[in-house]
Amino acid sequence: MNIQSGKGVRRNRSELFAQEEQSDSEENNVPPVTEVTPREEEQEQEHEQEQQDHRPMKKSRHNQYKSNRTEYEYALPEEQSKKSLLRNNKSTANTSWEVEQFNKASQLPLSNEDKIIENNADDYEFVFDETQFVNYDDPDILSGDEEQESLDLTSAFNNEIAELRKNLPVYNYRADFLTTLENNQVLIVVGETGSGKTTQLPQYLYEAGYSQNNLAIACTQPRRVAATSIAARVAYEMNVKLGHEVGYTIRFDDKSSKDTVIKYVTDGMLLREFLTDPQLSHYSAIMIDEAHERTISTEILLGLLKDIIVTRPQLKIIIASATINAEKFSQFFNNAPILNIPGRRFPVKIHYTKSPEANYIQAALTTIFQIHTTQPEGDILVFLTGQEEIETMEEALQDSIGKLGDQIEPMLVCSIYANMASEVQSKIFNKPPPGTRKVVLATNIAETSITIDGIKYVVDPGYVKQNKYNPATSMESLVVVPCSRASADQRAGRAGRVGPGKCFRLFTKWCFYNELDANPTPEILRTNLTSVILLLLSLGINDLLKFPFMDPPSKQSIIKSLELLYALGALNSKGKLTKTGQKMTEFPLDPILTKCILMSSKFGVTIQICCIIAMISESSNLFYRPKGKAELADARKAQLHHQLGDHFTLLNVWRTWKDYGYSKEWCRDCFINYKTLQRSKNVYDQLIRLCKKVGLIDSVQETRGDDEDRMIQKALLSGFFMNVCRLSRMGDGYVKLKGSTSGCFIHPSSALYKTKPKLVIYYELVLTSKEYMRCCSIVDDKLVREMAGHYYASKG
DNA sequence: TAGGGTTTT
Repeated sequence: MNIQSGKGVRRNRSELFAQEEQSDSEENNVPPVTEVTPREEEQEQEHEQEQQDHRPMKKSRHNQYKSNRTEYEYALPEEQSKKSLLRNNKSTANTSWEVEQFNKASQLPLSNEDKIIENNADDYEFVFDETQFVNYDDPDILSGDEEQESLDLTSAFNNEIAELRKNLPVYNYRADFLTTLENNQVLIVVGETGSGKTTQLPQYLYEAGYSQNNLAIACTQPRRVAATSIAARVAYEMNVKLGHEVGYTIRFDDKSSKDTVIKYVTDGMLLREFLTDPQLSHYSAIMIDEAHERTISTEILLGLLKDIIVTRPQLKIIIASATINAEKFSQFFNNAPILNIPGRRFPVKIHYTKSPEANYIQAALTTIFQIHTTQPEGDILVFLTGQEEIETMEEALQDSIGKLGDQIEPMLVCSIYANMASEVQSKIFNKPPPGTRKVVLATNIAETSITIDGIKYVVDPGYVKQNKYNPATSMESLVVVPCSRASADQRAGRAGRVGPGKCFRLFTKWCFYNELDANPTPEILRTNLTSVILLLLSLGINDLLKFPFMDPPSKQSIIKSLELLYALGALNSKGKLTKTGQKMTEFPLDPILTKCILMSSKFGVTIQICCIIAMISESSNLFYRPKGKAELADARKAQLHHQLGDHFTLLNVWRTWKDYGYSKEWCRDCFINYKTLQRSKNVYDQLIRLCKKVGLIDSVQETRGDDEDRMIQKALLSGFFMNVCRLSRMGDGYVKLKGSTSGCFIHPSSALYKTKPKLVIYYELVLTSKEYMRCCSIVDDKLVREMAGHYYASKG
């Protein structure tokens, strides 16, 4: 979301504030509404939807086992009893992934049998530089000390599970971990993939008594699916029912209770917990997992934790990170000790090109065929930057395959990117027919979020499409940049999951070490900070420039956000939170969107605005356009267009979907992403609950007057008053009413693309091939004067 | 004439 808040805001301060104080006092007159808890069935439904979200992946894997092979084939004979133990457990639905990890891990001693013959690698010499052996594990440490003291595992443990747990690399470090933590408040753990840290460390803490006195142990994850599946695994290991002693809390799904002593949460969720319990007094230990990913929530959590460890000397903090930035975390926490735990992964050989490749698409294409014609079986994963590139590559591949015909073994090409219909997505998890090699073309989604079985070869051009927010122009830009070394290593690691693998980097070794950044730019330096700043202010952190950020965002970025919050009435002239601001923190939304909702009750369109807002942040991947059916998809979409623009189109989509009984088939017919709509429905339900809570509405009865459209326009303008553009007198470009003068254009996906109305409001400004306004609707001068006069009264 | 990936009591 992009906002322009310039000097004019300051000049209009008194006027704006007067208006806001008035509305605040009006809000005070609203009788308090008791908090509405969601009905059981709603929760059920939400959970059902959540399960469905995971289903394609899980389901296809189950099918795989049924149709092609059993898990036993992976295992050593002596491991079979353990497998059957895992397999027969029906109490947790989410264990299959974990079971697989265990099977693969225990298969490790076999890895020599799969060793790729060196001669094959020599065939590459004319293309690739000398290979560099990258060892992801350390055999010396792994073979370690077998004479561990026997641990007193509690009686509830099944011996076989205890055995499996002891076989994890992390087990050898159990004593070290607990002792170091006893003597230090903060501990950095470097645990590579397959070390078992995420499932084991919280259990060690529990066994060591950290959950006594009604306290709990929390472990954060950046992704929802990780929180749920790991919690299920740990509940299983501890032989308890998920949601009792071991649970998880993610948005729209809470499987935890008073008895929960080990809780897996998304990092964003733990951040929200600060609002109700600023000392996190319920926890004795907090583990921040995957800290190296530096998500914005993790970043803020780290700063807040650094604060509260001073007042809570008993609280223990564990930061789990990848090798590459462990030192930085240690320094951040006053040189906290670092504990290294080796992982258990298969080795991956890295090949570099001898000279830089001018056309990486062409180079990737060539490499795919070289692998296919010279290397033993195993699927190929290719990292590309986006949908367009993937489609181009798929076409080129199919073309070549067609031309080569019988001259090569069969090859199956499939693609994956986030904005792809889920039916088509699941294709990538299917096992190809015998003798056929699968080639998966993927975006970054395959780097961390999804795991595809059977990958032995990775082709990495070394690029990524990255989003960057510019606070000065309040514009996002989406540009292709070289990826980081950490990212490249993560991609390479994807080849070493089922056996030893190979990674072909389409850049030189020199480039890797000299031109790539060590780490990706942390999210906090690339995003609009308005929501985060509102959150920090609501936690009483007023001196934002002194907040301990690991990488402090620019002063300008913070000031821009403060100005915007002031313009929205969330802050008063002294920089303190107003009642409006306090209400805004209740909503998990950008403050501009919350402002629209808060004002909507004045115009009697709260329900409508909640629909629009619930969909708007997902609106860029609501519709999809499959190659070959693009025109049909456009035509179907056009039927849902509203003449007033995209906000109204979203409302149209919502209402039509509802009329069709929230049908999945209808979505498919209209080329609409069903999962996106489901997510929006969850958000909508949450927003309605919150609206009731803060007293904006008392029923979900939608009132639809003759002037509904105009009321919606007013509510939207009350939040987006700074995002108004006028059609320029020459050409088809638009210019902001106030602020930057450079021209921008209506995005081709907009309902208004051909109409080109005189005045529009937009949701966001994105720089891709041009400066595009995304999600636009028509407004008129009268509306702008009425709703945004305070902002446009002065020259800007 | 076209959107990398996450996520929020």
